[in-house]
Amino acid sequence: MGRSANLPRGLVDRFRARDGVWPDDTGCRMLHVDMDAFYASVEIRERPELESVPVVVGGVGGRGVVSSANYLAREYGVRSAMPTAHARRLAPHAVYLPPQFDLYQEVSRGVMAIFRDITPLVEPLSLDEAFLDVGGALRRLGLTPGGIGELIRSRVLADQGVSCSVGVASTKFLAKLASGMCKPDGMMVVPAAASLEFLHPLPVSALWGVGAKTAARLEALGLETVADVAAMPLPRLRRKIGVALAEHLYALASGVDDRAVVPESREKSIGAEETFEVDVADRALLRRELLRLSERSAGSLRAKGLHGRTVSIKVRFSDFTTITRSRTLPVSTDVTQEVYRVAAELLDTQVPPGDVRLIGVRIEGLDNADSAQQLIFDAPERGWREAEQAADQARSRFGSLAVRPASLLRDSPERTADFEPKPE
DNA sequence: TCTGGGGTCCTGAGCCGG
DNA sequence: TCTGCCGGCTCAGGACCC
Repeated sequence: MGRSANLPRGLVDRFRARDGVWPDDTGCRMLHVDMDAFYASVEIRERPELESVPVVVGGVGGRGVVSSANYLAREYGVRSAMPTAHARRLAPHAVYLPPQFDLYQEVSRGVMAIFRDITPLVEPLSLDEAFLDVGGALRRLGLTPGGIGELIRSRVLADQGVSCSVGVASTKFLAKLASGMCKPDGMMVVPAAASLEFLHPLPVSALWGVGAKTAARLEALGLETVADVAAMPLPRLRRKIGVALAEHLYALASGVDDRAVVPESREKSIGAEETFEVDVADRALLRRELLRLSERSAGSLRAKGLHGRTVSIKVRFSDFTTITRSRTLPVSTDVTQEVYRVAAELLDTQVPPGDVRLIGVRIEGLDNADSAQQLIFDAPERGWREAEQAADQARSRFGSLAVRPASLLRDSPERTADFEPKPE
């Protein structure tokens, strides 16, 4: 987490746990656990000979970016989200590995199981981090929140062979900040009574939701630290940056964050996108890619028992301008051919010609398959759904390449141009 | 340096119906 | 019948997070 790099050193030293000793953790029921350089750490666990070399995990193609870098690689300035080509110039001797998401998912499941063994109130944010509310577990375990943090750190290392950092605080936001500040392999406790003392010296970029653009806007208003945001009258802040953002940032800056840990969260959209190695202007190739992405997206819907109503496509041109176009269907669907039909229509009718760098498909307005409005019985899509469900089953038994749309079997763009799906 | 891929949330414009 | 207002919905774009 790059945000911690700019934070005042004194704070880190004051609140960091050291030699089994940490500040007063009374009332600190929120834990944020963040795995250290997760993908890189998993790769090193699999190949211990990489332990003492810089390791970078990310897209290894010409347009890839860094997903994760171990701390040895970071010493050379390598950061996540940096183009891999740039990383190679900074650390030419590092080991560069393509990501293995299945492996990281498996380790993540093991880590989350450890968390759930401690408390049922676990809210995963991604593969490598989660919030835990340990308020109900204190008595059962006979530990304070800091003790639970240390228990988690030792169990994750012993069971999964990777290290993590833990933030302990009275709110989610403070716990998350704390875990970022004690990385790697550390723990930090922010006493409830010291929340503002901890928070106010931080730069505005430490606030959740403040990226480069918003930080620049705030700085233009003379707001450089979290204390500056908390000191500005809320009505003025609302006028300057909009109601929702102002209220969100003002609350965080004032130490107010009453969000609870929510163990179950439903997805709101599912999609897939792809950046081409070389820009593509050929419409037939673009449609073919849309079919592939429609298959991936709708396949995820079916696997999760979901339907979606709005199909949107995203097109990024060579100059990096990006447009999205969407259409809402009268009834929700999980049928690849239906998603593809809308996506291709949007491409044909609403996207101007040009060199395309990235194309994507996303399905929004999700609903459970059983509660979603069903397609009418005689609709032509019904035949497609049955065919696709059979194909899904074949893929789960024989692998992802076992069954694919005919137009994806060959590299011939001419075929794609002629592709007009018809149910058997 | 030259910018991935998976998402979420917010804002504002336009349209429509009450 | 016309007009204004308001709320809900859809769509597009932008910012942000990991």
